[in-house]
Amino acid sequence: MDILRQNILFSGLDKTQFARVVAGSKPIQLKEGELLFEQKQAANYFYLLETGDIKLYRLSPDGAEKVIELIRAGQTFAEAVMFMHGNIYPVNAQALTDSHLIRIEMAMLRDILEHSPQACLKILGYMSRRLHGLVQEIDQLSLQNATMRVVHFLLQELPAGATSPCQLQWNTPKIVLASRLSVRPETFSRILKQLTQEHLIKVDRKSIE
Amino acid sequence: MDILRQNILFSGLDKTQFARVVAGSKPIQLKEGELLFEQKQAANYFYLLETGDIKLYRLSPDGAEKVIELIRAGQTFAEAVMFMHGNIYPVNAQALTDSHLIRIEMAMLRDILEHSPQACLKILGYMSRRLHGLVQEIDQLSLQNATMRVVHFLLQELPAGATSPCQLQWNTPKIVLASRLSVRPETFSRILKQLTQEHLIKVDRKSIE
DNA sequence: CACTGTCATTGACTTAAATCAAGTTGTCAA
DNA sequence: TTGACAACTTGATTTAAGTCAATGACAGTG
Repeated sequence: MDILRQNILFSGLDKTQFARVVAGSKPIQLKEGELLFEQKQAANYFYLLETGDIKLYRLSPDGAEKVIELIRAGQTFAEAVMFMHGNIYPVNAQALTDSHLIRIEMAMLRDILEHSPQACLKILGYMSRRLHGLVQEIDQLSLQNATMRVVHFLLQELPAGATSPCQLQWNTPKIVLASRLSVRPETFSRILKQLTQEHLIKVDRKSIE
Repeated sequence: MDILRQNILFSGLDKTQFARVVAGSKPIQLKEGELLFEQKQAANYFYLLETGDIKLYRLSPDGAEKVIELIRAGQTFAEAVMFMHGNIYPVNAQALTDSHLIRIEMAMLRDILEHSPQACLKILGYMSRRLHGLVQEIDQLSLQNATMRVVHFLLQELPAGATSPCQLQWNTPKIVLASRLSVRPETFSRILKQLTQEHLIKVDRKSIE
């Protein structure tokens, strides 16, 4: 339950409150490719990902798929739904690899928050940061070309204190990364190639910078 | 102060709390074209727009401008900054027309929220909706073409109970709308023309559907 | 009124990225 | 080993939207 305790969402809670969260949560296993929930489905739970990878994506009317977010171990997702009226998931969630998650009851946490302004404010801070992140995302999409987006993404994926030559790894297929970046897989491939021969990176199922 | 009272942000406050907000707020006037605040500037206030129009936009390194949001009378903006650590504005705000606003102290509202879980939850709901809106925005940018975006935007601008043929008006220059939609003004013009002759709308500084 | 400047429209042209269509390469299973 | 399937790469072609440039339509000002 350490992973729960560390999560920002719960950082404002006291011991009793946190105990309630733990009591109301339940581990979930997903196999690769399994759907956790779907767009427009009624939402009663949100999730914390312990291990594995989840993608959140939306489908356009004609079936095209756009990955909104890639969830990594330690992240929560679908929490924002908790505070909305409609209470339906705005995205689909699918496991990219076998995954372990913790399922948390929205109603219960809501209840707790009603008695804990500190926790509320913490969450507000967290939401603001997400908001800001999305705004950045939007301006990347609209005023940056594909290459810039890829470079930016790579830089953002670097761990905090990274020295110049440094490795990144993905176990997710490139096609998912491409979708995350709103780029066709072919284009993504070409961009990586270009960056490679130009100078900046080397690729071998991972990139070096 | 009615306009304040109606705002969702304050709907969870009791009389005393609201009185504090009123006391800590201050009217502001802006002339057309005037800057209210800039990207990266320290943020101590957020705003409620009484009359006029404000655009929130970001600048890319090479000076290109992308309008993130158009603020209309009655809306608040920059409130999300209040809950972030950095406390700097992530966008620029400029008046499109002469505008009246109310300036509200972030610190003061924060203080109040610390004692009012109800108000916090209300705001959380509001922020969730914004979050969801941005997610929608992103998927429009990445899986819809320019025409679809324009149509979608027009539909969204319709007032709630609108019958088939109905009028919309803007006093903002088309160039701003185009930026909001991440489309060049020329393209925007062409799209409107196309929609007009195709069937769906008529234009005369306003559109009819 | 003519002169300026801003906004909008239109046409010709260019370009970045999508699409289409083969090929690779690698992995797993029979 | 072979075949089958998936992920990935590569090239050729198309296309939506951007760029550049000229023109038109007003609104405001001296």
